[in-house]
Amino acid sequence: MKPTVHDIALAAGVSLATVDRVLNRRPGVRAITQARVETAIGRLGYVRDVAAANLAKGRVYPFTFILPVNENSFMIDLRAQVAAAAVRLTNERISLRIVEVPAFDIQGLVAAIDEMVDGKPAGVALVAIDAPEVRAAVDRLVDAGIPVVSLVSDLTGTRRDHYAGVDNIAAGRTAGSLLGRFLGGAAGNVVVLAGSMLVRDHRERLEGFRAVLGQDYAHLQILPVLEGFDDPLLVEQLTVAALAEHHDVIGIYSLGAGNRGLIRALQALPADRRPAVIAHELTASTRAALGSGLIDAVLNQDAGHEVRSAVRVLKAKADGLSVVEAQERIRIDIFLKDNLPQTAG
Amino acid sequence: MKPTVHDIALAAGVSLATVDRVLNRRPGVRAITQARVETAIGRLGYVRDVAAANLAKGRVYPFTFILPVNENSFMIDLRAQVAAAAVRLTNERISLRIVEVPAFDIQGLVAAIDEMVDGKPAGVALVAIDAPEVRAAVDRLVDAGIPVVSLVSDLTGTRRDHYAGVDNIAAGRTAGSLLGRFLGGAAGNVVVLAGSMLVRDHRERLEGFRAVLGQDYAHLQILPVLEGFDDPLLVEQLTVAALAEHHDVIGIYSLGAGNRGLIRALQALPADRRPAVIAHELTASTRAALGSGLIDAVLNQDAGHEVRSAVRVLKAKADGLSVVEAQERIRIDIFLKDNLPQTAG
DNA sequence: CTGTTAGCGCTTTCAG
DNA sequence: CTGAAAGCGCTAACAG
Repeated sequence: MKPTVHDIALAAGVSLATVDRVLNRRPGVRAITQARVETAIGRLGYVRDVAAANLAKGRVYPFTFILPVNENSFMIDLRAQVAAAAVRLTNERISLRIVEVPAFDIQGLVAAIDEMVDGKPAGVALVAIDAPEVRAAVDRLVDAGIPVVSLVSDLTGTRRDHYAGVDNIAAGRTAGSLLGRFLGGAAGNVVVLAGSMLVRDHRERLEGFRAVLGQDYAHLQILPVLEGFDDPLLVEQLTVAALAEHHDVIGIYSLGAGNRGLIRALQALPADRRPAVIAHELTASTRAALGSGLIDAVLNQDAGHEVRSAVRVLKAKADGLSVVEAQERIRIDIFLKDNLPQTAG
Repeated sequence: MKPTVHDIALAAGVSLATVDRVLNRRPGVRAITQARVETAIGRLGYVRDVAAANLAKGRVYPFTFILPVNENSFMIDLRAQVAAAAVRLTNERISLRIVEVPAFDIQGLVAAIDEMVDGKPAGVALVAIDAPEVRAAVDRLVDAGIPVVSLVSDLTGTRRDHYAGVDNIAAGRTAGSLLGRFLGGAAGNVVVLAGSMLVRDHRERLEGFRAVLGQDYAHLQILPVLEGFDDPLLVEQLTVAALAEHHDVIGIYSLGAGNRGLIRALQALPADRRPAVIAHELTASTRAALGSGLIDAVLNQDAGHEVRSAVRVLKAKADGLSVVEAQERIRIDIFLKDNLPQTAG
């Protein structure tokens, strides 16, 4: 049988309470006693039963998700996934709170983060903006002893515990590779549509895309990057203008949101001028555009997976356990018109 | 506070034991009493704390994985993943046992399945061979009240509880789509290498591949399918022979294992005769071949995810709970030389 | 058919 | 600094 606290107490010749104090690093134990207990733990190979511990403690894990109020399909889905996880996880003693902040607003995000320090949640997940102020705020959270996970967009140079999101450089490289191959050697201009260069995920996608095109498809010329702030209207205007100005656009990489605008611009184009198009996130509109051939490939990240992964990691950190790294790698789905899943997206 | 059995007992005016009997559908309760208890449960919105229940029961979940002894990298990885999960899950009261059977051996598999009925595990996961005898054996297991999950390769027409694996038709379609686009309109022959038409995953990949080529790339001619039984040597011989016989092979789809043999055959080919190649499973050899340009794309399934998903589902079934379908969809990774992950595979 | 009681493994007062 | 005892939510004998 697996050893229990009783076995440890017996082996070390102390009481249950003392074993518990040692296990939970609580003060009030002589060094010599502590050593005896720790030896017994090591010798018997004791591992604490977290479920029983939580039962005794009546422990709950209050986690907070700080999400931007950004009305694109992906962010709407992300919020829905957090909400769904919240109800599903209540009987696992996990409670999820959502705090909303304006999109692309550094000050608002910083304020929300700083408020966390008082609320003392057992962990915080946030969609980060890559700015020095945000990095400082995140480090303050970590200093306060609160585990922090960045979600969807990472924030390097901080002491955040984990990043729950896709490898965006790899995503950009994949987009470049697919576009290059789909164009099969033709030369011409490529339009890149981003949301904002403020967020790291968009910058990284661009970086990966540029790297592959520069290295393997030098005959493709990347036009100056357009920032559409994930707004369909703006994206449409920018796309229409770019296509009017440059008549030899043979490829488009849309690495942000607002694809409804892109699709409208594509529809307005004569069929023989349609470029090869790679976009991100499988939504109702990108799915339809894949089907009709307006978009050639969609790179997708599964918001549900990201949320579940973030929660798993936060819980592990709160329990002081390690995470199964391989399990937490968030994959990039590549959807072509021929492999669309029945559901999902 | 969340209601407990005590609250239910109080509300229904019965004892804890009676509440417990109702909760666990144990006999010995008058219909009228049972109704009273159930009303209370419904009214208070009671949900049982599974962790506490398991603690009280001292419950463990003995699950058995029936795996083929097939020495290709994927199966080796699969076994390693089960072994890794086994140690990680012991402190979650889950114990995994591996039973090995010869590969592609219907009788051996059936015998192994039938032995399960006596061992009475809390659940069985198996890599199925798609044969009537196997289907019958699986249904016998289900009849014995043991949850069954098919792993990697599905088994339809049975009452198995779940399939933990990728959508192989979609995988085949993806392969067809990528090959078609990579070839950019060129016409010619395509070689398909399978492991065995006995297993459903291979048959399904072929079906999806055929469908897309027939519909969208009719200028590509599929040669009679070669069965290499996942054996590198045989695969190499078959490939060399096919390339010798048909001089206009412009594409290869390797939908089974034994890719080391395929790669050797490709290396022997003059560079200007190299076809576009799509293969399955990211292993050391396919990864290297991607890097060197011998293989153009690799479709990958993550054995670790499949194992973890199978365990989650078996546990949910054993507890009589429902599963989060979206979480259990196993994704197909598409790897090009530009998006290889640092680790994994 | 129903209730009482003693735990599961761990934590937490409250005494000593 | 250490120990005894009660209890988290649920289940399992064993009595009635």
